[in-house]
Amino acid sequence: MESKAAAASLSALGHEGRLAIFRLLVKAGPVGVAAGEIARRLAMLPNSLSANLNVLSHAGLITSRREGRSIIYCADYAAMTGLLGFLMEDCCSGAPEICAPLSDIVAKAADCDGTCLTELETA
Amino acid sequence: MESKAAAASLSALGHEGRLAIFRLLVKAGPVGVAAGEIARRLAMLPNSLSANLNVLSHAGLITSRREGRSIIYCADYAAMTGLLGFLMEDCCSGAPEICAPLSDIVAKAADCDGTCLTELETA
DNA sequence: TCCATGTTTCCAATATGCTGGAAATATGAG
DNA sequence: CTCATATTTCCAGCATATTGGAAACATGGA
Repeated sequence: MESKAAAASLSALGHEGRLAIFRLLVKAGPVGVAAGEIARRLAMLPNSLSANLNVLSHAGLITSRREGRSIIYCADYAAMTGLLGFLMEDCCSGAPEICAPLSDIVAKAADCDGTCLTELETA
Repeated sequence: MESKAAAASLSALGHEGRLAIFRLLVKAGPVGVAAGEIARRLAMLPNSLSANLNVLSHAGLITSRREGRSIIYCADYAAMTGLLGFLMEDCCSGAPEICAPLSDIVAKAADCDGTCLTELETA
């Protein structure tokens, strides 16, 4: 991932509402969530939600597909791992201190038992 | 890390110039880089650099200390790992597809040999 | 066809962010 | 004290983002 695209993705996520949307979609998995359902769960107006979904989509972070009258949105996992990889780049060569905690984080993520990444905030 | 702080950090990084600054500081490690040196390396005007450093500092992503006439800036590793942890939260319980690539990324980061995270962009 | 539902687009007001020039502050050297 | 260096602050102009209301579009059912 190049710097420009990474900045665009980070900018898209640098908005509390959009970050909430993205996290909701990541949690939802490949099944995705309909726009109306997102609006209901996050208490957003349909027009501003649509605008924010458009920003996330334009940044390549989410995808959409129509299902009947609803439009289902999904987190784009490749984009997310690409972004995380970009952020982690050059961290261990320059700063081993940052590398070790990251290893701990993903060591817990490695054994996907459904509860592995819930208490990371205290780390 | 709470959602508001995470959004603030992401917003701070969602600017090509600031992202370049932050990555430079991450690469530099705990030694840090003087403001003037950053301006020279990234070809930035001193006033806009100062403004961007202030944004990053206010978001908690970097720290500063004075050394003689220079002010040395450093990446805040705890903030960065906190942010990455926040982004990875809930990913594996909801979407195992995103968890596996992350494991790969940090598996390479785990053995800090200085070249472990250089070809992640192709992943 | 007509209607209800789901989503988007249009629009205008407001707010916030970015940029670059110039001046101001802080530190250290002579 | 005076000067050079390093960095920040001030300021104004410009651009972009955010918001909410209202209308428009798309889909499926009766």
